[in-house]
Amino acid sequence: MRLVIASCSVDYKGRLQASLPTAKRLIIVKADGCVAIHADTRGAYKPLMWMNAPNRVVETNESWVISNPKGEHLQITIAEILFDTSFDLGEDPGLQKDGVEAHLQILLADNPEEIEEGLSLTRREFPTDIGPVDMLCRDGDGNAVAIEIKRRGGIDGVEQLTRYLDYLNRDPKLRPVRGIFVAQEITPQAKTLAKDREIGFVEIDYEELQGIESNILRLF
Amino acid sequence: MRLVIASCSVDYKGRLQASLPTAKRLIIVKADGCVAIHADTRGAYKPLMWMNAPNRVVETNESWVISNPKGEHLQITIAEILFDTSFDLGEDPGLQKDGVEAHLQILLADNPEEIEEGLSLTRREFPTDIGPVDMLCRDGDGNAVAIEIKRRGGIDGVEQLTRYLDYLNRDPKLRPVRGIFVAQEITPQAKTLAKDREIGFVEIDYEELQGIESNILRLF
DNA sequence: AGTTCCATGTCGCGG
DNA sequence: CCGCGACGTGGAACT
Repeated sequence: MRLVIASCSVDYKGRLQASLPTAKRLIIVKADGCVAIHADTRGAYKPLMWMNAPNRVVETNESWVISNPKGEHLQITIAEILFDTSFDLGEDPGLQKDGVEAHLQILLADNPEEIEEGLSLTRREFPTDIGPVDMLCRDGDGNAVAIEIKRRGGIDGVEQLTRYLDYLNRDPKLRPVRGIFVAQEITPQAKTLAKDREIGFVEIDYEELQGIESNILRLF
Repeated sequence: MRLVIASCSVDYKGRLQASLPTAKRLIIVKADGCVAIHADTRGAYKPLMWMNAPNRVVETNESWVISNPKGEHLQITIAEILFDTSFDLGEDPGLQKDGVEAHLQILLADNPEEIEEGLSLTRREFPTDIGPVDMLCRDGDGNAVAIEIKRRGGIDGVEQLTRYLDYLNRDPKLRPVRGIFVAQEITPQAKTLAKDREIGFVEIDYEELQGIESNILRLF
């Protein structure tokens, strides 16, 4: 990884056009050739400008031209270099995440009864023309139930489930299909909308669900 | 801006939990106190972990604890510091952009016929209680047409336009109002949903539209 | 402060 | 490679 502090101006042309007047900034060039330009503000997350790998870097004395195969171009015009050093960081072992929707989905797929008594899983990520339904189940009466899972349940999630239900209920082999909206927390507006559309909703305690899962695993 | 190259492990607990085993990484601390941790891979854009301002940084010899008012915590445990320097970058003059939705809107407002033969603009950013409609037009028959413009057209855009149409069609002075979804690219799912709701859709070539605009300007 | 919506979103997964 | 949806989405504009 190469770190450069330089007074520079930058021009980007690609998905849009943008330019930065000359100022002191940090330029990061990573091992794979990707480039990011950071100012001292604008938050930790977002670079002022960037080019993701793969790309070609052509460096002359006073300007760097970075191009990628998609036809995007970044030109850095250097006025003055204040610092320029490279470091060998090696491969990063990567990070562990926990608590996202995907994991919640896996836990619920293993424990559909936590959503509703008598529920059994038919298929996870059941495909439709308008996208995959998180879980398709059968209830105790043998009727189809579509489940939409979110970490935080808002109106948009209810909208999404509504679309799936519209679609699924056109299939004579599935009909009637009702919906249950599942999330760790559901906003009051989402609950209201769900009630209005006769869609069920369940708030799931993630920690508790993990506990149930580990209890089950402990039995084996 | 402070740049630290260090062998460190990192733990985050907040919206989710995540951890990084010990490895050499770049730690950036910006003037406002926000922190980002970058590896030598993973692209130019995204840090491995970060904390946005505002936050408190408590630094001891071998560990940094960063907390924010929302109850998120980042702990950096330092094994070895290889480099640690601060730079004064000053305020950044900021950047100029061109080519985003706003500009596409301006071009289309000048050339509504590019969306549909016979279309004429009534008002841009037509206000409703649920937000402004990008363009309100009249078609060749004198009927109202609501236009939603996106750079990339997805289902959410169709959803948004649907809400506007529901609203506008309650107004007896406007009714009937139909909708056209306009974007540089529209996903197949969005097209399917639009068809299903009898909403029109048009894909617009931005470069071509710019060409038309400059041809018109050349006439004056 | 809360809400809504854009973004050069980026990222990851499945077809 | 494309399409789609999640994201610790972030960030800005507006109420």
